[in-house]
Amino acid sequence: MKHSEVKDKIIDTASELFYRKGYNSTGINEIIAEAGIAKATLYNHFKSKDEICIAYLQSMNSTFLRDIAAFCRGREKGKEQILAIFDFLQEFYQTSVFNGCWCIKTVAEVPKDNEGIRGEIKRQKNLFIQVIADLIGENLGTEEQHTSKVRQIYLLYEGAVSESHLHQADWPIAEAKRICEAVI
Amino acid sequence: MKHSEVKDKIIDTASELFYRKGYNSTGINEIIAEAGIAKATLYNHFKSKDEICIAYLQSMNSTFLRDIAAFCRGREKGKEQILAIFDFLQEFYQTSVFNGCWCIKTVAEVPKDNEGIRGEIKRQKNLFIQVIADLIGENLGTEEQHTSKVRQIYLLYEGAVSESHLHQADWPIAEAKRICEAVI
DNA sequence: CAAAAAACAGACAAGTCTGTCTATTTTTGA
DNA sequence: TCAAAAATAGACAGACTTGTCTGTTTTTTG
Repeated sequence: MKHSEVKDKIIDTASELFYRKGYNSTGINEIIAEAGIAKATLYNHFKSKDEICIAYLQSMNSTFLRDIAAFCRGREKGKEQILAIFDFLQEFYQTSVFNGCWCIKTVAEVPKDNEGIRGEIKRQKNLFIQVIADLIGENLGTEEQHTSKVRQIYLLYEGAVSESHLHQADWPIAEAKRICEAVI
Repeated sequence: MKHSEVKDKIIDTASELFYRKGYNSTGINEIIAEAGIAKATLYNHFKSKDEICIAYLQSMNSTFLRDIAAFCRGREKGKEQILAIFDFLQEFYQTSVFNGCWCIKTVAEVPKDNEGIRGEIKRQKNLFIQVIADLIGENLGTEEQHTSKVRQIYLLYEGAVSESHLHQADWPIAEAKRICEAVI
């Protein structure tokens, strides 16, 4: 395999396994077997399993932020673009890969003192909040103070992700969207 | 130690460790060391670690449901009793033991096919939804159809738990309460 | 084309884990 | 009181884990 492809292959394979099976339940040996590479190769690209975890989180997050922003901006201007984040979630929920929030899942699995991973997760959540803030600013005007609204929508989205996953039902997404309509 | 006390001691010790450190990060050896009992004693009371996990979840949940119901019913009748669930959460958040939702944490750690643990968690969430439904029925009248309202408040509560834990801040609790006021 | 870099397979260290078992002592209850 | 039950300590099996290291082969690049 070409050198430039190997790192991406590792991240893609690890991401699929971490997200589906969990971080601690996925071993290094499983990653290399699935990716079809040697163990020394993996440790040539990453110093530790934790480092792969951070690459996994970043990979998931950058895809997510790009996709949800594009999805919402594809809707007509105004409140529709904000409500669209729940339609995006509904579509994600329908796919076979949906398995809840990778951040919440990972936070639950790593010790409290793991600042590398926990810091990355906080950073991601703040980036997502910023994406919502941008959507609000573009569609509801920038004059007002929207901090509270942004946080509320963020809260609704996150609750909908967790609960639709836990109950394996999509009513949390529908209810979150309904509350969001009332909020904005 | 008396026979009748041993089982409770195991559950209490395991609960504290599971909730604080996580299920997979807490070993059997740690539980027995902390509880001051022999390994064979533990396996005399529980068939497996998973069985201790279920006892842990049940212990946490029964305490929680009892306390939150009592807390809310201590408030004056009406909407106050419903909003009180967020005050209850705020008080819980302030304590040093708060560490997010034990159900969400545990779900993230056990494989998808573990039906014993995952079934117990679903059961608990439905019991909590029923507690909210009772509060709504008592304080907003039973005539109307409150299914949607109950689910919305549940969603807000769960979101507030997760996000206050993740961000280590209490704004998610305050925002959830504000949305709840608008909903009811 | 040759040298450097990175791939490969896989053994190995050192540690973790759950659960079983033996053998002895303490507690309990009829 | 005395037998049954349950406690004790701790060795052990067997299977996992991450990460290192050796030695060989392939790929890349100046």
